[in-house]
Amino acid sequence: MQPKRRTTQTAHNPSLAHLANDLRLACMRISRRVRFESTQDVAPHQFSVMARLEDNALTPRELAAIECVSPPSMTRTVAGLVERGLVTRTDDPLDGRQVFISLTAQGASLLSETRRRRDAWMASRLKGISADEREVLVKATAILTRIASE
Amino acid sequence: MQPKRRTTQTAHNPSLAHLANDLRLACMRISRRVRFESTQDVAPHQFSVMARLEDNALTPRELAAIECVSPPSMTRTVAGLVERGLVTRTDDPLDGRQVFISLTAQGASLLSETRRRRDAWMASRLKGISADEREVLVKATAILTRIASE
DNA sequence: TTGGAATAGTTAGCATGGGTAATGAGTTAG
DNA sequence: CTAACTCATTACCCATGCTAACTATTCCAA
Repeated sequence: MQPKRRTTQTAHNPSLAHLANDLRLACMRISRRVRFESTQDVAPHQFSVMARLEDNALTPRELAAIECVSPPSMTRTVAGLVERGLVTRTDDPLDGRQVFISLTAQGASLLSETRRRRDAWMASRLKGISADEREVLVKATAILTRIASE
Repeated sequence: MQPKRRTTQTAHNPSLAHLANDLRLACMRISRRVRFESTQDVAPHQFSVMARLEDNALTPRELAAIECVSPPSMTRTVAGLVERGLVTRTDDPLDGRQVFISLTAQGASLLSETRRRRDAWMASRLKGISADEREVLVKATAILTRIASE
């Protein structure tokens, strides 16, 4: 369910301060909508962990560092994912202390399905816009991506 | 603390599907950064409630509906805010069952301070871009705002 | 070689924020 | 005037975050 929105209409004043405010709000609203629309079967923190495991297996410690949570919290998160068959634990043959966590086929499938749904929501919104507007968004996407990674 | 980012570089293919994916990710990353950078003194759910109270007082029930949480959860959230002096309870003189929750001066101040910090982060990012890029973002903001409210 | 320090993961226990069920006070309909 | 309903709250449980403490393993230096 989507929360009610404020009816306030923000002005689009071209000044830097106004652009900052309006653009920030727009991004936050889009982000919020995407999260709401594509209600996953996994909690946000679980989804985030699964996404990190897409390319290569990681240890619980690495996952904890990446996700900015404590190792015990990651232990629990991983335990939940293991229980649901979305990731697996593998002992490190070289270091008996370590464990590798990797996505299962089921986990990879759930991950891509969730992404597909999120993209589908976004794509459905983009269908209604003009070619000019689309061009603007293509350019804006490059700028936003750069800004977000600064 | 900001979580580590994936090093994957997303392509900016102009196809609709790619734009949907890239734009969605860009918005989500901006949103995430804004939330991380402007670490508030209040938890996200508390901040959200305070923002709803900016224009007019609301009852706990209304707040619960708007925020998509159960009434007991809202009771607790409001209790926390009351304890910190950020909102106040006022009995409804017409209906003895109801209570109105409204922002205190301190609450309004904290709210605007948090917004100020968020905008400041966004503005600092926008300072480094060219006039052309800024123009693109102004146009994109209008489109994104429309899309988010559809 | 071996004993202490460091590291990885986990377990134990606590705080907080979500939920449902039940309660008490107040309002409304019949 | 009573019964049903509504609002807020309380009681209690689950999930997820934390720190502290524990076990197992590895590393290092005497």
